Amino acid sequence: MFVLPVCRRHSYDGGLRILMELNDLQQTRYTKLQALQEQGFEPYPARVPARTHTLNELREQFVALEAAGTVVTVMGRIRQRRVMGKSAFVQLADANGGFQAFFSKRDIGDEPYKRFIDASDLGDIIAVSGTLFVTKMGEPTVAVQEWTLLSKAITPPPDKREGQFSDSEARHRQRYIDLMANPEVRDIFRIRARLISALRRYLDDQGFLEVETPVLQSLYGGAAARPFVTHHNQLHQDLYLRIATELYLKRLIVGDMEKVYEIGKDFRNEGVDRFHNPEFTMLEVYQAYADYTTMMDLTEAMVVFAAQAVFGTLQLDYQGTTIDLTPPWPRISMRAAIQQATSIDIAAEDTLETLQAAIKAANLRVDLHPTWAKQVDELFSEYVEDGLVQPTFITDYPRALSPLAKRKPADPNFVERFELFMIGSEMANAFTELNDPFDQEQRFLEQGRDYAAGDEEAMQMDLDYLEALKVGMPPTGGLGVGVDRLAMLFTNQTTIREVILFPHLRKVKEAASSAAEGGA
RNA sequence: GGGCCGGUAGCUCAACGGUAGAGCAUCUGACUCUUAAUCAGCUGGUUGUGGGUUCGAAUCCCACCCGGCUCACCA
Repeated sequence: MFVLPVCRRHSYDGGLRILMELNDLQQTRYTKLQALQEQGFEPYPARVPARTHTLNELREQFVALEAAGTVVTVMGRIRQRRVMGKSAFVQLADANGGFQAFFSKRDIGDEPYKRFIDASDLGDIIAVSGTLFVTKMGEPTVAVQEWTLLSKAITPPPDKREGQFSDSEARHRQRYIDLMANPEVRDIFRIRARLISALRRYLDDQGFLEVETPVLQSLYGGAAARPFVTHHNQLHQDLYLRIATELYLKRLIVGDMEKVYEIGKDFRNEGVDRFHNPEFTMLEVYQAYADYTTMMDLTEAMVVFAAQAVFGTLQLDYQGTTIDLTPPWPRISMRAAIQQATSIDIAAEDTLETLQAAIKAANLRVDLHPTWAKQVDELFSEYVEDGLVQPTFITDYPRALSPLAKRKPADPNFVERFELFMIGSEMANAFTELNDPFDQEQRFLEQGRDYAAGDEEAMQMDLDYLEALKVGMPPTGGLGVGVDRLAMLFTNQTTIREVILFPHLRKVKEAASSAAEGGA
């Protein structure tokens, strides 16, 4: 038994509702709400009756609860309502499941029954108490003895049938309706949460320390990207939203923390497509006394751990293709990968002129770029990347593309770096971190020349970071993982928007202003 | 930024130059074992916005807004 306090509440009128225009359907529900208030019932009560079970627990424990005649109290949203005169069946839904409730006039009394029929609507959130039984059609059901409105829904749900809310713009702008109407969307974010939890657990178990570094930075760095700019009023100072956590995490390595990681948002002021959202979740990991081969092993083991933890298998279905995560994953140098795909040997064609001549001779259709390194990158993107569906490490990148990575001892034009590719997309990026402050200074200067030449993504000189390196950073392996992209693989989604709860969308303009702009 | 496709009732969609419709939801009525309940009846629209062409525009044209795919940019 539960009794909810009833309060006589203020009127909603008096100009307070001026901003919330109600359409016909909403007005109908608002009228019902007012009728309830007039009868002394609170449509948005402060107190909730004690919930004895979730709807899934009701299903799991049904036999015992029914046999014992236990009175249960459950709550949920009304998803379906079938009224047949003096009785009604109602389908309730909560976070993880659904259950049927049976209202009969004889059981709950004339007045509460009439109140339910008159005042409740699809989408309302209610609590019901009663015992359990099985209907003639075999459906486990609560025989309601009492019911209480917990929250009146003014806006009707899209459609009582699942999956009928499919307009992708509406789904992302009104994610709350999407989550309510499309249970598989909830599943996507459950899997995403379990994935992130597994990554964290793996790193914690390996002795890494989770840390937090600044999002607001006076100097951005750690990646090739354009930043978002913001401003601190009191300090009269422009600040950047971070594009990477790298340079701060390596300062911690200098500080002898040895094994650290951070999971957080990075922000890049760039185009938006199915693999890029302006803000995205990045995992970065740094380990002292290690190099990029250590990070390759770690990446492989961590993703394998996550797949086992989330799915219990290493074979993931992605858009009809089985992605096999069974280690070891192939490790191919960028030189070999390009040679295999185009028969051009970038080690032999080691100047821009000879490389472009080779491209011309091979009749390859790629854009021409101003530097050798960018031309190599272009070749790779155009002829190799899309084909990397199964997990593959591509190793050893041109130096100029990687100003924070250590040179390969045998060939100073290449650095000790790898990227992990799956489903045709970059998933992770790692290198043997450059800890030589003098070489790092040279690389920053090199970037500065690129910036002056018009490369807006070139890195800025970071003198404070150089100061840190002068204190001495141990040999270190560093790794960055695109968590959203990994989530795309784990949830079998083709766009990053589907694995981000509130992906970036343009602001909806007022009709009047858009008309004014249109006419201007 | 370019190309292509789209925006019509609360939701999902028709109508493609001649009165803007259906299913579900809503509303009214019937119904005490339904489960996409059923039956009967009634509602519901500035067709994204603003112009233009036309006797007549959701439909054709132009501009703009929002979205999707794609290319480019970009890791």
